[in-house]
Amino acid sequence: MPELPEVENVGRALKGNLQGQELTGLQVNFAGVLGQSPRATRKALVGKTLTNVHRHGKYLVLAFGEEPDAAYLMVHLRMTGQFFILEEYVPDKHVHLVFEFPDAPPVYYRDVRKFGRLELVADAHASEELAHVGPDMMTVRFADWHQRIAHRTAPIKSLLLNQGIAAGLGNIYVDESLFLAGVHPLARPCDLDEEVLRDVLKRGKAVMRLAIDHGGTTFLNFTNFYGKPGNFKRKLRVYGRGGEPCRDCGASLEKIVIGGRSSVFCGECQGGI
DNA sequence: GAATACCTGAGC
DNA sequence: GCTCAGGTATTC
Repeated sequence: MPELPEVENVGRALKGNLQGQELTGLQVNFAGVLGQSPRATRKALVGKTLTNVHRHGKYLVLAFGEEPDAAYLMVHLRMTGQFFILEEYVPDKHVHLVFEFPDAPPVYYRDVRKFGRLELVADAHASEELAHVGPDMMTVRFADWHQRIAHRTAPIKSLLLNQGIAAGLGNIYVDESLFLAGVHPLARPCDLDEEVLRDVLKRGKAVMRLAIDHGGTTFLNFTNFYGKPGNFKRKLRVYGRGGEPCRDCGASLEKIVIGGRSSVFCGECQGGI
């Protein structure tokens, strides 16, 4: 499931492979992943050059052409969106879009569950969706983030998943961040010391930076990034390990549901609520 | 702030 | 044939 680190690597790969390339065609196999009609999408993008790729939280904005004729495609992979840009890639029934470039292999957009969306937006930063997305988790300053979260009474896990407060964390890295900070997922930010919250943000940034670096090595040719056991999976401390022993203290990891999300934590290391 | 819808495949 | 997984918008 793509969270900020995976989206960052997708963006880097798209930019690295395609910046400066002209989009000469767009094949649409399933229009439901587009925010606009295939015709409108083609009209806006085909014939323009990919000029830049920008990430905010889990969103990517692909910039085509130059102002004043620029067009922007905002991409959210949601659960299962993937891009492939491999010469020998053989598309299957889940490939919904094919972006064609004269001097590069086609780029395939694949999405098993069709949750992902690619939609035209007016500009790179001011789309309606991004308006209610908070600052990017990797670059937000502690003072800003602290001011947004410190008074809140909901479980800290839910607030870390809330993209309106800060954007980028998903279920995996939230559980990892809270474990690394030694904070119980049900703890309320209003009850936590400033220094504890500072550590939560610091650990969150650190675990995502580490994941970005790991993705970079397995992701060069876009293959096998999702679904296969990537390098980073071996580093996970709690996610997906309910009932297994804590790697730090050996206690059995607990699994509960918070805000409808499965949550794994160590009752010993992530002490009292 | 909780439940539901959106989807499909994996694993029972 | 059932449950689960999960990001987000929407609806209570």
